[in-house]
Amino acid sequence: MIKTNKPDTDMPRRSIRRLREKKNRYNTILKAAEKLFSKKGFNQTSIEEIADLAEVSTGAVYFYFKNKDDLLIKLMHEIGHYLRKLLGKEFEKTDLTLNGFNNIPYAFLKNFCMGHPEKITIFFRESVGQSLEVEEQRKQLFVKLTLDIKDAITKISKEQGKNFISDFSIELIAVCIVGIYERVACHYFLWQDGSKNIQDIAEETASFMLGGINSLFKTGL
Amino acid sequence: MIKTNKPDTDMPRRSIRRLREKKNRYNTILKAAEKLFSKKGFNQTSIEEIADLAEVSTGAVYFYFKNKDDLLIKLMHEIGHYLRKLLGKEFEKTDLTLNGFNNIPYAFLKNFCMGHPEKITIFFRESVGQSLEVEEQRKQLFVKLTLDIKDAITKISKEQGKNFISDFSIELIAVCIVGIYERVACHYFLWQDGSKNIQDIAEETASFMLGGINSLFKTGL
Amino acid sequence: MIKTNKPDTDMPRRSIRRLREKKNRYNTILKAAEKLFSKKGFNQTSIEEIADLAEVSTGAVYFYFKNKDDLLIKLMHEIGHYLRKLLGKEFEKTDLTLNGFNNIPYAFLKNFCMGHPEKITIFFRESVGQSLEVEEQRKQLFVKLTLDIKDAITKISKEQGKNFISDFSIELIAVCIVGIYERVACHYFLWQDGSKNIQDIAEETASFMLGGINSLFKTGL
Amino acid sequence: MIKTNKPDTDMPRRSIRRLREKKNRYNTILKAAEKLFSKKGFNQTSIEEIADLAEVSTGAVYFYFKNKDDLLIKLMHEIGHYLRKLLGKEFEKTDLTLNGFNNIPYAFLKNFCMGHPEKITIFFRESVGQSLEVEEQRKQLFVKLTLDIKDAITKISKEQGKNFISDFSIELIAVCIVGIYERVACHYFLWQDGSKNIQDIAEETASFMLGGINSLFKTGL
DNA sequence: CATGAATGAGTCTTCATTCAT
DNA sequence: CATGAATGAAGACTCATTCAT
Repeated sequence: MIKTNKPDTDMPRRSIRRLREKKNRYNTILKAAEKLFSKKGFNQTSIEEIADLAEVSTGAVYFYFKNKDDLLIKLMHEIGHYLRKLLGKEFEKTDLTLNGFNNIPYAFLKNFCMGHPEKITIFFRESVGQSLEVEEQRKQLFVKLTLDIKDAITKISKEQGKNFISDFSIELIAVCIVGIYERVACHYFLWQDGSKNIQDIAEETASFMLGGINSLFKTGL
Repeated sequence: MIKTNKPDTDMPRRSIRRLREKKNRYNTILKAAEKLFSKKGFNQTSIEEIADLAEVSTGAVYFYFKNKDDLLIKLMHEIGHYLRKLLGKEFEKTDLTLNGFNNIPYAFLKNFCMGHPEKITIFFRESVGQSLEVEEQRKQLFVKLTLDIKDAITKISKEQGKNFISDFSIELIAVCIVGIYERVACHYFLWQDGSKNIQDIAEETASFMLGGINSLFKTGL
Repeated sequence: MIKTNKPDTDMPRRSIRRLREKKNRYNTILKAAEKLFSKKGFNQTSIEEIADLAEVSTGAVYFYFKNKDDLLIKLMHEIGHYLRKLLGKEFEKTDLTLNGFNNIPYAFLKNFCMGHPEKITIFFRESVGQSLEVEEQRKQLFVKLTLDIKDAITKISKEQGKNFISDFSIELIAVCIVGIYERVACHYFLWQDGSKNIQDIAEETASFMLGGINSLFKTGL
Repeated sequence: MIKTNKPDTDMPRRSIRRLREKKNRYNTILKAAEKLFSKKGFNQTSIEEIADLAEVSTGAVYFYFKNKDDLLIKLMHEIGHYLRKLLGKEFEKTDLTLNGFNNIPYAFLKNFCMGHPEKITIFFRESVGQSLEVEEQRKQLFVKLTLDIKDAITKISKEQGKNFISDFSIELIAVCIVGIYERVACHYFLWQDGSKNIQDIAEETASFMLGGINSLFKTGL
């Protein structure tokens, strides 16, 4: 990962500029890759095409990224990070009521799926079924995402003073929720044109999730 | 028919055997592909390896399958068909109560995921992010699967005399359920070693799904 | 080459029929090859396609023809034979005057080029630039054609009591005439649509040839 | 144009050398292809062989040429260009008399056929009967060649104040002449060993052509 | 740092030909 | 004789990656 060093005062100007340009190049290349991977598919995109679109040489791509897989991995991480932050931020807005939970799916659909079709393409399609390395990174990302959700559910349940029917429940809930997000995104944004009413999908998705969670609470007798 | 030597039917023995061998070859190749695709990944498997494992020539592979993609598509369809039949059969065993719905996830985990790890690998991983043709077929398969579930939910809701809060609900439920199946399979069988207690996962998954469905029923006022 | 035996009286009927069918098959296959070679090109046509069009098995093609080249060679010979016969017949109609020579080009254009576009395609294009064997046969055919023309010119010159400026002249004339036929055919029937007035082309071509021949006569001083 | 291409000032030496090497590589590969195509035939030559002879990798071949056909097309064009220039130069030496026309065939035989047997092989044999693209380019080349000759004949006829019997005559003459060149080259240099006295062939060929042309002049009444 | 020419292993795919039935 | 499944060698082409300049 390229370091995001803030320009220290004792750093010569040239170095600063070079650093900024470096950062720029890195991002330019990554954006080009994102565009092409989502448009043509990872396997159908060549390094040369990426270099062309980014207006750099193929060698430059290899200066900033270890190899083609690395490009995909970096993208995945970026997207994963973005998604986790988005969901996390949305969660913090809630009042830790299950009801407050309601608008997270909306944010997911509106800000993530709708706003960034390339991202869902890469995150849910192009990064699947590639090399071992990519798969491993993908797994770790999903695990983190699942943990985030686990934490959120835990917080809520604590706040609500409720317990789950088993220690395992929370994890399972998180896994289910991730699955729902994934398939809803694919179904309505990759396979359909995303023209369905987002509000509707979000509401019912939230209901479904809540219903699911509730059903795993230990009935308080 | 001119030939008089009918052993049992009007089909000569030779033809029968040849037909069987043909069917065998086709399946032998398909099984070899399944094994390798799931073990090494689609992209990392060469036609030659498949031919070797199936003990045929590369040409034979191309006699039975249009190309490499075709091999994957045929596998996908076979697996998809198998899964739909399995779920369908399990659904028919239920008493159309939501509770009867309970053991379907178990069947999925036990008979599909546990019994056929290669199948989930191909269905949920290796067939993703490949060519346009593969993606199209995959989509159609998932749409069928979703429709199956929609039908099932519809039947149950009718039997129960309940209505959903919107016309759209049933589809959304189906999409969510598919997503849950997918991610649970990946999470516990591709990424973990499948050693978790299946019974537990199945039960809670079923609970989650039921809770989700229930929460989209129109409250009966 | 399949023998064209006439049915001897002592030949069993079955054999006769078989012979006729054999001859038929041979021709059916050859016609299929002619059609496809001229339409798609020799290299772009597979034996299977020929077999399909002829409604026989690929094995049958190999029963009647040694290999793919053989098919082309047989076609070349057939076409060459046809052309030589056509030109020969036309020559015999002349009064051995150079003027009588006039309508041969017309016959070539009308009956050969116009009537059989597939034949010129194969004879002047598809049979060129293939294997050594094909090239050798093609050469021999052209040599024969050239000899035919040499003979014709010789006859005429004798009849007219004229001599050529060198012993070599007649051959050269023949070579030139063959070249003219070839290129005129290609130019107006392969590369253009053959819509130019045949009569015109024929007349001027004849004039050109005659002028050429005349100019190689020893001036009678 | 920004570059003031002074040979050494603003162009770094490295660039110059690289440019020369690039040009060299391109030509080395092209020469290797020419050699092999003419010796073994286009279809019988593999890219690997070309690369080996040129002492480059197969990839390098594809860096400089789109594909195998492209190699042939580039060769054809080079040869066609060479031939047209040769004939053009020879024509300019004439005094626009028909007699001056005499030594063009000699130049063709001596400098083109005799000096470059590989070129006639490729131009008149190996480039025939290949793909559609090759055929199209070949056609265009021959059309240009025919036009060159048309122009030449036109000039001469104007200079001589003679008219042809029809507007179409000039084109036909050009077509015939091209045909003669082609077949003479094939006959005496591809099919025979080129040992015939070139002088003789040239003279009589010229005579034949002139006779042909003359016979299409309108008789001056 | 940047370039982009060069590499060459890797793969899919084709198809003429054969031969057991 | 006819069939058509099976062979397997052959070859075009791609492209991630490297490295001299």
